[in-house]
Amino acid sequence: MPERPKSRETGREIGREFGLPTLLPLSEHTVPARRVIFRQRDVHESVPFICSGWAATAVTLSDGSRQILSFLLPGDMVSASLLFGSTAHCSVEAVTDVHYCCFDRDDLKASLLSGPDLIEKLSRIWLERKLRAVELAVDLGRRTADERIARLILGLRDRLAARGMTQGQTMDFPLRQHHVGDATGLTAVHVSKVLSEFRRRGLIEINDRSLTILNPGEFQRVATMR
Amino acid sequence: MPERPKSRETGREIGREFGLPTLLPLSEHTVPARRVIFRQRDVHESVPFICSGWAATAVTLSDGSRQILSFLLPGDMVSASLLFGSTAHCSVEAVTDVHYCCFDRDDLKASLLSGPDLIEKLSRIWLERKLRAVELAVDLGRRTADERIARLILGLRDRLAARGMTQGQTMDFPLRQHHVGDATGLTAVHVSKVLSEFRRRGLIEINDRSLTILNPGEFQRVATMR
DNA sequence: CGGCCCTTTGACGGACGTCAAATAGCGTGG
DNA sequence: CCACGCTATTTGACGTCCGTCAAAGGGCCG
Repeated sequence: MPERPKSRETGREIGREFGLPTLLPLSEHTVPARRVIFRQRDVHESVPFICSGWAATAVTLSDGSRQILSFLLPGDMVSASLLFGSTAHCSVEAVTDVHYCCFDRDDLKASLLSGPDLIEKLSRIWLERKLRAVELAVDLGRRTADERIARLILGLRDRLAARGMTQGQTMDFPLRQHHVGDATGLTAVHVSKVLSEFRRRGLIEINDRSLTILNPGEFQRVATMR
Repeated sequence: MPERPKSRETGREIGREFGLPTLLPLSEHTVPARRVIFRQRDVHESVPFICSGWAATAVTLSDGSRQILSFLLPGDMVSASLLFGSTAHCSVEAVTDVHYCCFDRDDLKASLLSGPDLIEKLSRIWLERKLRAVELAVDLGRRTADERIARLILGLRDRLAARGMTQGQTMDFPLRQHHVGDATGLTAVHVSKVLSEFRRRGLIEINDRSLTILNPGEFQRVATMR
């Protein structure tokens, strides 16, 4: 068995994204790495939040190719769609071992819509997700492999840093190269070549599921070449 | 001067997306084709709706390359982001001559949040936009040029059909090949080659800013190969 | 020890971009 | 009216980026 989640920080983590008053989870779950949590067509009456671990939302095409739409980090609501509809339009897979909690949709919606304060919070979440969706489309449509991969790494770094989950230029990096490829519209083989090149240029270092940015300035430049 | 918008169907068109009670527009505007309506950094206190014509939302990178995120058709809210924030994160350009109306954000938000009915409508709009964003990412990340272009055309066909703006398999198609390229992450030159191939295969016909799907079954198959 | 997954590396191929030239259309101004 | 300038489209030759295929090695766990 792989390592277990260290603590159950449900209240605090949910607090990160919502600042919700204490709301009791309907259920809690722990799933091992690589397990599918939900399928694209699943119907839900509750809204899950990631408490620990990393997950990915993805769409799979009939030929087996896959597009990862986002990585979910501790504290993230699995899909804002689920607040209003009962289907998320995409599947969710555990990248590491994942612990998550489900809240009743109607309860959650009710407490969100109760105060103008919380509506603002909800809209901020929507705006941030929309911004990420725009960035993803621009990256996939208009950027090279180098840029896409560097931007993926920097985006994750920023989100982890906002949670206090980085140590200087070092961060957890549990993604397989296959995940990176599916998130950037590339193949795992090509991801390997690009990462090797990044290492050769002294930009980053990856050891034991941990990534360090050795040359932040230059790495940022690679991510922002256009 | 190119043709002018035939009528000012503000009320009815806004009705299409929102079913709003009559709400007076703050202002109305007419802009000629190819004109930029808003820039990425513009700050707005009002929410614009397209009354007639086609527009495009896009992000432009510093090297001049551009990613079109969506085409806006009559009745569309220009950006749902503007309901909650004062910046749309993308620019908006007129594809054809465009007539649009702006509503006061606070008025619009207030009437949307007044009834649970309208909140449901708003969330349906968010869900549809999110679904389109997901489709865009999958298309850009995982589909070939043929598929992307066929899917763009079919997506527009469906949206026009929902407005009663198609005649059988024929629809207005005011897009330049440059627009198609910017929307699909391709170059205008490659778009030309793909469209020529579509014509050679008897799939579609384009004349005078009008597009006809000659072989719907086969064209659908091209769009759904995986 | 033996699978399995992950990663790396190289050779090769294909899809799409770049560059260039030719043509057509369209609106403007003389 | 024609001349012109600009934009859009088409087509071909060629180049590049990234995918595909294959082989080999390492780490992990039964």
